Amino acid sequence: MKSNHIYDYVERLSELLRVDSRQAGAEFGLQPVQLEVLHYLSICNRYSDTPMAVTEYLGLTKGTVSQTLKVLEKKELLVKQLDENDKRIQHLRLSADGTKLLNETIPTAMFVNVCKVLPESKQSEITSALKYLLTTLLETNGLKTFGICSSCRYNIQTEDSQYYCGLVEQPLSVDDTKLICREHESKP
Amino acid sequence: MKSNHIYDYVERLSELLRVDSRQAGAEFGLQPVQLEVLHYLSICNRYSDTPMAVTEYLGLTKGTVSQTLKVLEKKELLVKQLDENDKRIQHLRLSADGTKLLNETIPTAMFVNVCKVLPESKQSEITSALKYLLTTLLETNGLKTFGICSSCRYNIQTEDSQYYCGLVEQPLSVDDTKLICREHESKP
DNA sequence: GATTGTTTGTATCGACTCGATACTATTTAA
DNA sequence: TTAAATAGTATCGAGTCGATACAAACAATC
Repeated sequence: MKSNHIYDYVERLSELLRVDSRQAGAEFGLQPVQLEVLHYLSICNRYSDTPMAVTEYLGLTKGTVSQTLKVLEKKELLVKQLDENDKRIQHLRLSADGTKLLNETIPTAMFVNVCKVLPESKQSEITSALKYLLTTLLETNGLKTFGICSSCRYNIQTEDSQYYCGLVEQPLSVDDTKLICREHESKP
Repeated sequence: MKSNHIYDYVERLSELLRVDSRQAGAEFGLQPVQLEVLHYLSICNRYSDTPMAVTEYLGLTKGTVSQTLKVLEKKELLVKQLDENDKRIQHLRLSADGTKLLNETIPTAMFVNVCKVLPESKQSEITSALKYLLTTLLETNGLKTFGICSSCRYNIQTEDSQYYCGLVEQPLSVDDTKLICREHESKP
């Protein structure tokens, strides 16, 4: 039994986040997972706002996700919209209420508090360590990265310095490239 | 809506840990929380191995913890033992099976893999960033630290360089001081 | 075009989590 | 000695989650 401090700290942080997240959601009658879904929908691009993408991102089964989405739709926190080209696909969009709720709850109180106290330099130090850990974790274990377009191998810049995705073969706006994508693959 | 990258990364790590932990436990018919309880019991000291301490550590209600413990006891992964002085208190101890199971499952595969790849220097860099974040998080939000004795204000060294806890007024072995305690308070 | 297989999403069931509430037993304080 | 606090258990209901089965739309092949 080798002790693994990285594991220990991540587990502890995770436990604290769960508690905080449960409390944050409780005000609105939401469970931690439901908040996570809303959060994901607020940062994913238009090719990744489907139930299947949520399923992959959260590592649940599509049945479980389907139920969660039903609850969120009934609470009018998100809207479903059929894809024009592929009628199997539902696009999920946060409603105004959903966005408002999200802004009030995420990041949770604990993390807001901690960032008030931490000096900028410490914050960026921690951020880059976390980023490095996460990236390595995903790569080492062969998991989807769900990164943003600007770091993706499919993302190219055309002559007129516009962004373009070589996978879906569509132009991208600057805002587009800041959102996460289920097809993301790191640059080699 | 201010973006908070520290929150984002911790949330993501937390989601990945949940998935990995669920898979690790599934082999033995255990839920993530149940593994967390076993893990806690393997690193806490003899003043912190009670249901109430588990309750505080995991941030659940005592009712919930009581049920979880019942399951683990039925599976013979832990044993309960009445306190000699205070008959309300149950001490929880991992059984041999429990320890074995824990060693096989924690740290989970993902973290074992990542540590094989990361160079020592990177590991300690990440570890110290995580530690700093966790400590600040706990302090800022007025939460119990559950630290180890050697970093506790109650821990003193007697003339003959033995460790001694000023709170419970008991001597401590060297091994004792490496375990986490529910009464832990950071040195000023 | 019909057939087969794949993908997306839903529906249902059972095991389990978790909080809330109510309860017992023991210890401590007044 | 009585009242309050503390440790723990029991029970209930809402919700998570995986497994399974299913329908609908798309894709590939003949």
